[in-house]
This record gives sequence, C-alpha cells and structure tokens, in this order.
Amino acid sequence: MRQSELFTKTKKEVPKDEVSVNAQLLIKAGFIDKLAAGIYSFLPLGLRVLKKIENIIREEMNTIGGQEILMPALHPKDLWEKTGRWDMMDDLYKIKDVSGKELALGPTHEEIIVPLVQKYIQSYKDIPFYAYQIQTKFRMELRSKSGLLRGREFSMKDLYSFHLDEKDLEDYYEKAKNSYVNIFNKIGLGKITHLTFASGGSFSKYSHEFQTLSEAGEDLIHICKKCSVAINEEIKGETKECPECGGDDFEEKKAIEVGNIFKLKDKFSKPFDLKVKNEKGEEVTLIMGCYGLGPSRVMGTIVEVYNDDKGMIWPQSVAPYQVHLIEIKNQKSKIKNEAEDIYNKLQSEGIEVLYDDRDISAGEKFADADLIGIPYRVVVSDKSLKVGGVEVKKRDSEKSEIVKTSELVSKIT
RNA sequence: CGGGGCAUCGUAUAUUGGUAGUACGCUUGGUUUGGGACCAUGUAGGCUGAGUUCGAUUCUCAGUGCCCCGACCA
Repeated sequence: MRQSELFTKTKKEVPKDEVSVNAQLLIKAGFIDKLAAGIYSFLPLGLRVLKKIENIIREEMNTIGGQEILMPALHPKDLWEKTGRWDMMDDLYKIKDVSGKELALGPTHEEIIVPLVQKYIQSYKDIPFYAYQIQTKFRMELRSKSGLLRGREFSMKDLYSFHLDEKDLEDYYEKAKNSYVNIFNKIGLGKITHLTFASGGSFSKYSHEFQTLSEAGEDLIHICKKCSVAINEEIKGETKECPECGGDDFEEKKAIEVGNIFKLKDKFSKPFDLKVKNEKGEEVTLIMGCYGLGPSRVMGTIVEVYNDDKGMIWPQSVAPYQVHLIEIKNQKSKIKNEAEDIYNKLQSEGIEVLYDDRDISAGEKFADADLIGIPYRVVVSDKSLKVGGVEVKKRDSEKSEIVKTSELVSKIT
C-alpha cells in the first residue's frame, strides 16, 4: 500500500476527550474513528489488524473442529422470552419496527444457535457438534469507556459446543481452553495472559476467563505464585487456595478480560427443549458449552500493552503490515526508483508493505512510522545507498543496521 | 443508573456582554528533504432550544453529546 493513497492520515493532536491509551493511539494513527461513545469505525489500518486477529482465532477454532457460521444480529423477541432474558438482561438493545414487531440486537447468540441446531440435528450421530461465528455484538453499556475495551458495538467470536454427556463437554472444554492458550500465544499476549478461575454460575463450579495484565484493566485478578493460574475477585472471596494447584500465595494485578469460557450444561437447551435420539431411541437433552473471545477488545488490549512514548508496537502476527518502507529523497537522487523497486520486490515475495512515498520531510515519516508501529522499518536514502543498501530497524529496538538490498527479504522473514 | 467535568473552524486552543484570534491540517505557488522544515496564499467555527439584554459565543435554565469516578457487566 502506498501511504500517499492511504485513506487515513496521522494526526498531531489527539481529540481532547480521549484519555485511554488505546483510543488515543489508534485514533491518532488513523486506525479507528469514533462515531459515538463506544461505537467505532475500523479504518484501513485498523481493519487489517482486526482481521489478522480474527484469522488467528479462526485457525484455532477450525483446529478444534469448529465450523464457521454467521448468525443474524436481529433477533425476534419471542426467542429471548423463551429463556427469560428479554426482561432479565438490562443491557439488551430492543427495537421495534413499523408494524410493532419487537426485536433485539444480538448481544450473544445462545437464543439463536439452539433453535438452529434443533432444526438440523436430531440424532446422537451428529453429536458432538461445534459451531462458531465472528460477529458484531450489541450491548447497551451504561458507560462504555476506554476506547475499544468496552464498547456498545464490538466484535466477538462465539463458539458453541453440543454434547451428549458431561464427560464429553469436559473433554472439549479442556480442548477449547488449550486452543485459547494457543491463540493468545500467537497474538503475542501469551506471556501476560493468565488463565483465571471465575464463577461458574448455577451449573458448574467454575468457568474460566483469560485475563491480560494491564493497568487499563477493569478487573483485579489474584495470580497464584506457584502455578501462575489466577482467580478472579469473586472466587477470591470464596476460597483461600488456588483451585489449580492448591497454592495459597497470591499476587494482585489489574487485568483485561479478553476471553471467557463456560459450561452451560442444559441452561439453554432445556428452555428450547433441544434433544436428540440416543442409540436406544430415547430422547436426551443436549448439554452445551460456550466460548467467547473479543477480537476488537484484544486489539485495544494489544495497544494498551505494547506501546511507548512514540506510538504503538505491534506484534508481528497482528501488525497491519510487516514492513514500513520509507524513502528519503532529494531532487537529484534516484531514491524514488530504488524505493519503487524494493517495494515491488517485497510485494512479489508476499511481504505486506506500507510504502511511504509521500512528499514530506524525513522527520515526519519517522514520526509516523513510530506511531503506526509496524515491526520493520526499512529506509532507503542516499545515505543508505552510499553504504551499500537500506537501513533496517525493528520498531522495538533502538539500533538499525545496513542491509544489502539483495539480502533484505531474508533479513525480514 | 448515581456523582463530577467539559462543549468555539476538520484537530488543538485563545479572547470577549458589542467586527471571534492563533497553531496544526487542507488549497495554490515556490524553496526544502535523516526526527513532525520554511515563505507566501486561500479555506473554514461559537452543540440545540428557551430566557435575561438595545445586543449573548460569553450570563441563566433546559436538552443533547462526550469524558472521568462509582454501580452494573454469560
């Protein structure tokens, strides 16, 4: 992508009503735009990051047998009345059409997937079954805040699993848990994301959250010093020992909840009477698990965690581009041609390049590169050519090195 | 939902009960080119409604919006 053609430009100033680090940096760099409180547009750079995150999640979901689907965001009222959540859930957006028909904007999809599965699955032979989607959710947050961390409209991956018995649910739950660990490792948050015991509601003792350490977090978690699994505030009040290893020495830290997984058992299959025939021809109620993970919140979390005073520092796996190619030219030099050649070369190698071909000062290009936070910065200038090539600098490092143009591709892959 | 704060060109800000100014951005022309360069040029603004007043962007009230603290958050 040529930066001269990129839809958004960076700003020098941040809107004064933004305080959170992720909102400030993402808006300043032109990744997102705020339409209203907790409602954002994803602009070209931001959308690329969001999609990278989504694709990492997809890959892992597919690995554990999830089939991707896409359910509607508009939900007829009667489905929500069946579970009692039309009145119970106070952050449900409710709308009415001209005929007076009432609908909800989906905040989660148990009410939709259960009837859907009921319609297509009648036999134990089709169970277990796993389906997931990545979709926009709506929740009427009374106080949305902190940029992408708590929105009223946000992206969410929700996986639902269907089982014949609890043992099968348990087994799959463990698989899903592991797949979440893989996801956070791949996204670059692995080391600071703790598996966290949370309340299991009325049907199981525990559920699990995935909590990423950050001062911007709303949650307080208690990390077991022995096994580094954490427990949340709620659980901390109920137990003195780590449910994982029995340790009793904890460290308190603030964290952002980036994922949660629940054993729903028959909480939703029962009200909808979701049953299949077993081997004996008897009807059995299916039991369920659900597994949530918010790509947009993850994106905000990454920014909160990886930044410095100059801007964002994207992990390679989710960066909008791998290389920020910068040309520094003067009127007499042939830099333009050199930079063009390198741009084409890198692209033909399948490397994602943001090419700063704009006619502005070097300082401004460097400042933008630091702000946008692409992992590799490659500078082409008279100075670099004179000493044999291009200058390569990693965003998270102070030093740069001269690399021969012919060796550039191997250097950055 | 309780409490607090804020509202002026696209962005950030200043001033004022009497012609609203500056910087950045953007236009055009020129000089520049290794850490947000310079000269010239043009561009655009008082959240909405009511009240007080000869006159309101400024004072009062209401509304709306945004931010923060708290509560809430399968």
